[in-house]
Amino acid sequence: MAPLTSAKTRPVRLADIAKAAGVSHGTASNVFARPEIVREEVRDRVKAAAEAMGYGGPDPKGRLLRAGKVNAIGVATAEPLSYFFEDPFARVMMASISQACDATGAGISLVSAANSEQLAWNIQSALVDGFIVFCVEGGSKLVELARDRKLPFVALDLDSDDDEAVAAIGVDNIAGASLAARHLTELGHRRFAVLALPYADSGFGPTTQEQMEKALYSGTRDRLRGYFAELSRVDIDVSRVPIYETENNEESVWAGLDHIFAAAETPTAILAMSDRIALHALDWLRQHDMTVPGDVSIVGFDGVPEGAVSKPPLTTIVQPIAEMGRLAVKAILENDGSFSRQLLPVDLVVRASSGPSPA
Amino acid sequence: MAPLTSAKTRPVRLADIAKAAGVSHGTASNVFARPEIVREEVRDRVKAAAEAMGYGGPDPKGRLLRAGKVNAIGVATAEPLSYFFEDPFARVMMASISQACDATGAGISLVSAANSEQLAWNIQSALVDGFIVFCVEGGSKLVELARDRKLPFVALDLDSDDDEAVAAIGVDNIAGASLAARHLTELGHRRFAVLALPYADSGFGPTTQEQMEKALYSGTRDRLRGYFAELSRVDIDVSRVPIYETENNEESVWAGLDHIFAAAETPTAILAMSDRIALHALDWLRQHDMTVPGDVSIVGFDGVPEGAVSKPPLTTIVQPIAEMGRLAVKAILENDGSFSRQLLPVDLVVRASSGPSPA
DNA sequence: ATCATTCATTGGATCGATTCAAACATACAC
DNA sequence: GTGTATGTTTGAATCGATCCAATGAATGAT
Repeated sequence: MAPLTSAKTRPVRLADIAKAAGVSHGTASNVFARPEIVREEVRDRVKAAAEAMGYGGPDPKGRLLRAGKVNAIGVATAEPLSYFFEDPFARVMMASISQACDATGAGISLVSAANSEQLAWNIQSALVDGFIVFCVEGGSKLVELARDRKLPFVALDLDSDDDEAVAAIGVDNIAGASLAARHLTELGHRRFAVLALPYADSGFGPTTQEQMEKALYSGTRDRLRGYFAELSRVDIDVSRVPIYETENNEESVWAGLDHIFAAAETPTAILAMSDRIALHALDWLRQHDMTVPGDVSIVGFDGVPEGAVSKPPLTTIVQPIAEMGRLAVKAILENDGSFSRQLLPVDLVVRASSGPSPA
Repeated sequence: MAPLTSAKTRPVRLADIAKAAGVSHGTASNVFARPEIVREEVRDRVKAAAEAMGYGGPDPKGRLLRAGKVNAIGVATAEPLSYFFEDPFARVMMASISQACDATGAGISLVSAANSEQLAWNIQSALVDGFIVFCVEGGSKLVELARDRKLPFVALDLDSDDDEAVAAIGVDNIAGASLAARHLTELGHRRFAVLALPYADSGFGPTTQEQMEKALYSGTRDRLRGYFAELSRVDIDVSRVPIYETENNEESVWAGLDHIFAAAETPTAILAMSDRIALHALDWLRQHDMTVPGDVSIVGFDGVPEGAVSKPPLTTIVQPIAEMGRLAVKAILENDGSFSRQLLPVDLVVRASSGPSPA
């Protein structure tokens, strides 16, 4: 059946309704953008024409090109999109980023992709005024892509410090890790184990201090440095402290604890490089009938809200996540170029997952 | 640091590097879009020019206008942006929406605003191919704005059913509420109280069945209808069941319970129209030394993950949130026009917050 | 009657790319 | 030497708006 009317597509544009209303496109544009400067009679005529032709208002696509500013910032990660809503750390960070955006009226575009080919395209074609890059695994690739767009951008919690020219907001990992270790040594602990974040894209398993020093991700490396600096200070032989690299998920954390507690000498204190790791560890310990902090103490890192309500509540190093989000948005929107790297301080929050050494 | 390049603005465009490389802009475009069809020698020349001039690749702003498709869907709500990351229901929904988007390669733009003036502008200027509208308070305004864009859109959990022509995905609120009420009556409860969601933009406080029937938000109204249909069926005088309208936050829920438990006859069973309400109620009850389900049973609505780990775990009506998200994305992307309203079934999940009536 | 002032409207230029029919080479066959 | 096939490159047209200098019309002042 051949449709009588144009059943295909009929993209009504501003010029169409201008013609229909018998005015120039300039005037038609003004009706929508600055109604007050066009005579009422004309204004009504144009609006009527728009209504009649089913015109949905000026298409932002057109406006955008002229205006140049999208008024939205992109938040990018190499994880799947749902990471933003499921990962505890990401969620808190996003909440603070979105508050900062709300305050300035900017929108948020989520950018991500499973495979890195897709990611490249998504970053290259994202309609944003700047990027906030979540640097977890694969961070450096992401930073590179973002920089290639030549848009303002800042890296959050940068893991790969290969380039000093990258604007980044991070925390003082070394100081934070030291704080965690000192807290435990002050409680009398002498036998430690470290559950590490990934230090390279290499799966999980036991590792060594030497390996860690060559880490691709400086955050992981620095946290270990902080731990060991403090342990060494009180004469603990760090070469005997087991380090297990996890993938920040349940499987690898549990495997790590299986490994650690299979050894002849088992730890009384666990240093976990993230709260997520620590929370999974708590589950494993409960499962294996070990009490926390009776048998084993554990200190996390990040300060996610889940840590406050876990059983037991988690002693951890809290990052000023809200502050980081605020700063990141500010850096993008102001983009005065004066911004470089910024290292924020962290705090130790003592809850019930750490206690005196049983020994 | 003083920038070495021209300190003002230096918008390098495709045409610039085309000229620099001595080719037409058509060819230059091909170098980026379809490299395989341009001779290698030329390709390298253009790429070199781009590199030299600090060109960050074709600007999506320009491409967009020509291509027409943004490849992103907008998710809109009248709440502040952080709603997406903080509200439990929204988070689960967003996680499923983002999974569906990931699968198709579409991006997500978050659209929202505190004041409704800002909201209108944000919706009108959002660069998206369609909208998923979160209908909580102020839903109908939002739906209207979204529809005015003449883009594909679907309303989620639509509260105002004033317009049958709106594509919407919701759950069977009446059936779900009946299920909740029946569960409690079967446990022997006879004295009920209802903690309601907002039924209009009118603050919080005690209310009546008659008020509710005039509700602006049909979801609230239907849940009450479901509750009362079931209670009436077993000969409970619903006119004596207190109804307290909350704002789905701690303050109003606590005020509601203060009110309800100040009455001569106190309930043994509470019907909460959302899990959030129920979880706040759990806190209030614990604070007031009432045991759940010993003294009071409570049933929520939504099925957010927090309900599974609360103390005690929450008996609730779970919505097929993941399914709703998937359907919404599908509806936007396929946009075959065949889509109208869809009502999904809900399930009763019994956990520990409901038990036999103490009487 | 002339000039200055204000207000509304016009139409061309622009934003930064993509697309496509036509022009141009070059090679090969007859 | 003409004709055909193949592969590159060109340049004008297009996408949908906004901006702005110029124009026109109406009012008021001299």
